[in-house]
Amino acid sequence: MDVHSRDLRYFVAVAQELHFTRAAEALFVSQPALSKQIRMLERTLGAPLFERDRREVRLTAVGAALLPHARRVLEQWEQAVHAVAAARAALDGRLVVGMSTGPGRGGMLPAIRSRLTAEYPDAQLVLRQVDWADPSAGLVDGSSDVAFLWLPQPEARRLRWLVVAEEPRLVALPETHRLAGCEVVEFAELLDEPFLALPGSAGVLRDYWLAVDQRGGREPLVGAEISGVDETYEALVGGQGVCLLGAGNAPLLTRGGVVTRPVRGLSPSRFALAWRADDTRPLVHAFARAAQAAGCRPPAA
Amino acid sequence: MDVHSRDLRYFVAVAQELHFTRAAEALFVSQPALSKQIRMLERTLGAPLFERDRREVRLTAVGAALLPHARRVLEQWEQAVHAVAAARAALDGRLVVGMSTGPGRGGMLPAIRSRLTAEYPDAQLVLRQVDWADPSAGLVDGSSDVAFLWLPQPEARRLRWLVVAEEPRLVALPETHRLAGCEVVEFAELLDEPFLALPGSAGVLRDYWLAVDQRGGREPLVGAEISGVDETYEALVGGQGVCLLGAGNAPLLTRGGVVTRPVRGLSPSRFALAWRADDTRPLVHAFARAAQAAGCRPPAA
DNA sequence: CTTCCGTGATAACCATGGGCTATGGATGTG
DNA sequence: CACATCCATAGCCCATGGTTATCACGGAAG
Repeated sequence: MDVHSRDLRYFVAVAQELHFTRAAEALFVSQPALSKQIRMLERTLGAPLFERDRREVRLTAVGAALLPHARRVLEQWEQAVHAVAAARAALDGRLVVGMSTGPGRGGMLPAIRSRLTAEYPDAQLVLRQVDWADPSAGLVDGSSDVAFLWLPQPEARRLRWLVVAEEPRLVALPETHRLAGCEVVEFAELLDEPFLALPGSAGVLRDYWLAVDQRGGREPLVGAEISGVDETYEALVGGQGVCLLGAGNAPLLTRGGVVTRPVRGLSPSRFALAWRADDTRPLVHAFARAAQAAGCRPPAA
Repeated sequence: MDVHSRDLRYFVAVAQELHFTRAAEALFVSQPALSKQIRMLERTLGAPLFERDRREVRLTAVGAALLPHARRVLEQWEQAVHAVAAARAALDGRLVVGMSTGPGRGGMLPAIRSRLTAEYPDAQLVLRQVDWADPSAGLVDGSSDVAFLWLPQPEARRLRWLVVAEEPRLVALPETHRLAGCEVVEFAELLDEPFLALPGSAGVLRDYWLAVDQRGGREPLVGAEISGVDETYEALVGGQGVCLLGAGNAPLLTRGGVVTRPVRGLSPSRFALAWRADDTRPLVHAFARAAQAAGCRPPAA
């Protein structure tokens, strides 16, 4: 049985809004077009997905069963598109640089870029911000060729990396927080705080930023899941929780209303430049060499 | 960017056959239609997926990047369709019974069914054989309501179960195998054999049937991955490896050319009837009660 | 060299799908 | 009662995806 991904988008939009007219606006189509497509989808699936009352729209049991799957299919397809884009870029000698957070740190990227262009004058770098749901910043699914990411990595065996920076973990707090006044925070003070966590798909990296190994077996309290910098900022000022971050990322979050403080009792974090272990393309290795020349260091192991 | 799943099916078919005419036959469409759709897909992705020579068809780098993603998208959609089917069945008082292997064991299923119909005369059971890539036999993704499966389960916390049978693990061997003559096989004798393994997605269950905890840290040798009974039989007679199985499943594999032998040094396996922990539907619980009445036992824990 | 076969591409055609605007009917609200 | 809101329907139009017939090319055979 076939579908058009558009129909799934439509379905997800209506399921989110529970309102045809608003969903149609969000999708930039007319309301009748949306109604018709949803009906078509219901017909091919052989069951109604929504109960339309004059006054409200509700998901049926079948619709509720479909929703998470529809989201997953759309997400998978998005990844596929990214992978194709990366492969296409590689053909023209462009390298897709995935970033879970920007490398920053005083011109790390320009330093690498200038060294790389010395060797490959035609090389172009395509920068891509990757959702934190993918801890490998697109390396594993092929949507980037090299990536700036945080250690530890769930799929460590498939990757190689150089450590860009080893830096203490700070805690980010809303400035109204009871601990915002402290110069330094003890991690023990944070045990009962709700934390902002990476999505479950981040695996060990999620645990790392929740510092679960410093909690003596007690489950962390998760206030919200975050998959990007702006979400994190909003969640912080919204008081949904606090979160740890590498010192080098402090500038990303210290906008109005948020403060960052050193934390005592935590190991330092490691930020790395990584690529796929099985990637033999010269441009990738040239990038790694350029990074090493710019001061990145091979892992101790 | 949108796609029709049909286009992905077409792409995967051509990528497998590397031949437009044959792929078109397999897909039951005309060859021009297939050519046209592939061209359309290439146009929307902005890059050629195949290099067509007069004499042969090859995947381009972009095509190779797309292929695994396309497969995954199709697979996800298939799961979605199953989930919808299960939800639809539930509306009419039908219960989808997932089976990683058939329950067998002397009329276990009829015994449950007759007890269930005593309580719910209108209940109907829909049996569904589920690919071994999903160790939960469709419970986790919603495509079955109750399931016969093997313990241990990767997502154990999301499931509840009754133990249907606790039975020794046997080894299945091609009858030409050097150990086929033994009455009983020591597990130590099997350490250097290539094994047939469940797909990686089976998680701890894969490890369990490879008996990794009995190997003293040495990596098992995997001769092939199997995701169904027939594949397993073929792999056995093809000499790709040996495999462990629960005693109650021996009848499934002991066709010509394959023998099963008890193994000394392994804990017994546990076959269970499971359902989702958060499933509150009465019919599901009635099924579980019927199973218990038919002799299934709650787990010791 | 010519002929023929197998391959994928192209052309011409047709039914359907998916979009639009306009409108209808039901349900609350002033 | 008039009106606003909201989803469904009707009628229209063009792009899409399918068909059959045919072409263009390369290799194999006569």
